[in-house]
Amino acid sequence: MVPRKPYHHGDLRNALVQAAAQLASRGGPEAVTVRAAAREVGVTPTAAYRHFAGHEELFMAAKEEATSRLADAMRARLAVVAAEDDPVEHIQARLAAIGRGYLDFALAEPGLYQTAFGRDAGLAMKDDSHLSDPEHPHGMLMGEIEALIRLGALPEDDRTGIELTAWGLVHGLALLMIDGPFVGASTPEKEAMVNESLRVFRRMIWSPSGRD
Amino acid sequence: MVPRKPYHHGDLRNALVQAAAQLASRGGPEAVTVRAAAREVGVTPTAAYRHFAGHEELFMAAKEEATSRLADAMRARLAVVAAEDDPVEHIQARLAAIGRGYLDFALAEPGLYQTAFGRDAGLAMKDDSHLSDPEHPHGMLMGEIEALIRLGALPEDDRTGIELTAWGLVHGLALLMIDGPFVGASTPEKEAMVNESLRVFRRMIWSPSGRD
DNA sequence: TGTACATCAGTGAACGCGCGTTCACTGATGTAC
DNA sequence: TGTACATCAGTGAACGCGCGTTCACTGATGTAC
Repeated sequence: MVPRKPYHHGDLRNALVQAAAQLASRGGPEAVTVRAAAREVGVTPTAAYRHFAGHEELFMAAKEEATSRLADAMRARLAVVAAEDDPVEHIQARLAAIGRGYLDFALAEPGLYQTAFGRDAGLAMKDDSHLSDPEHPHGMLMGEIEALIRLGALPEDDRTGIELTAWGLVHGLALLMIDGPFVGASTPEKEAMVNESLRVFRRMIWSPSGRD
Repeated sequence: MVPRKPYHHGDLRNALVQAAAQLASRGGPEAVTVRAAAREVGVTPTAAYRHFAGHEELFMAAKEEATSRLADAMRARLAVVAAEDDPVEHIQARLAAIGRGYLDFALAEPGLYQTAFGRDAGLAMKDDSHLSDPEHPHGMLMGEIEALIRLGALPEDDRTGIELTAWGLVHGLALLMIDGPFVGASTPEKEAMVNESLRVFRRMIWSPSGRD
């Protein structure tokens, strides 16, 4: 008979990270505290210090967890992209899908989304290798854009500009709705906003004379 | 001879708002606290409660101040837009100018910029009349877009989509650089990012076949 | 012009809160022999 | 197989901090007569 509350947890680090993610999900980045995570797991705050150097390390772990869930949401949309005869149209559809998945996640999990981005001030991850990791959101975006350039569907010179424009757009749209002037809008209103904006953007970006 | 520290301040409410803005400028929205603002002005925290119901009211005042300074930055760029013979080109230049001014301000005053947006969760200004106030950032954007529609340079159906896309883009770009993955970039790098993105966006939006 | 008094705008001390973090400790685990 | 002991992973109490807010108060101002 296993005691319900053994002295040793066995997987405390992991449990704390999950708790931190749950706190972020409910209350955003500010809600991620050492004490609250420990409380959630049913352990003393001090115990957390066996597994994390301090608050920043726990927070960073929560951030990574959030980022990886965002990537999952993007992959979920990617998984249902229909095959296309035209390879360019196929990648265009993939690009639209990751944008949609990105916004899905931001609207469904605003607390986690805000934890994945922001609150970087000062902390600054020197290690920005994840920016090109194809498992991570930014890497996924870059991958599709790269494919379109290889297919000749986008001009090489615009790589950076398009990357920034696309990412900036979805990021800004997300934040206007979850932590900006449009927080008050209803879910259907927000979905309509996403649709309108993506419709216009999509038409703009694929307009041939936009690339002469 | 006026005593240097009179018992009555005379303009405390105003002084507290300016102090709050300064705190925001230095430390972002989190730095705006009743106690710190009072400290800055050289007055007891309690004194602030003669002029504000509580923290939220002071914060909202700081937010308004920040928003109005953002609008000033946009108007500064607008003031130097050269006259054009072609009215459409003139408004296009005006639109580019307000976008530039917006990003100028975000990069120069990240703390204030973040105070103007965000931290809305829960508070929710019911009163969104400022969204169409031509003195305010969003109203300025709407004004130019409206003018372009009247001139036939943009399709009426795209009003909302273009508004959201333009605003989303500059907002997202700003936040990626001041409180996101690109915080670490140098000022010239950031300026280059803004240039690249705006260049691509400008070409996309004015491409004729994008509006058929 | 002078004065009594209501009102206004501050002070100073204190409250309770949750936070990050540290200290000395103890219970549980596992390894050497 | 049994046991001594080092090591590991927790506990419990406490620290100092800055915050928002409230209380009873006092100094300054201005108005009625």
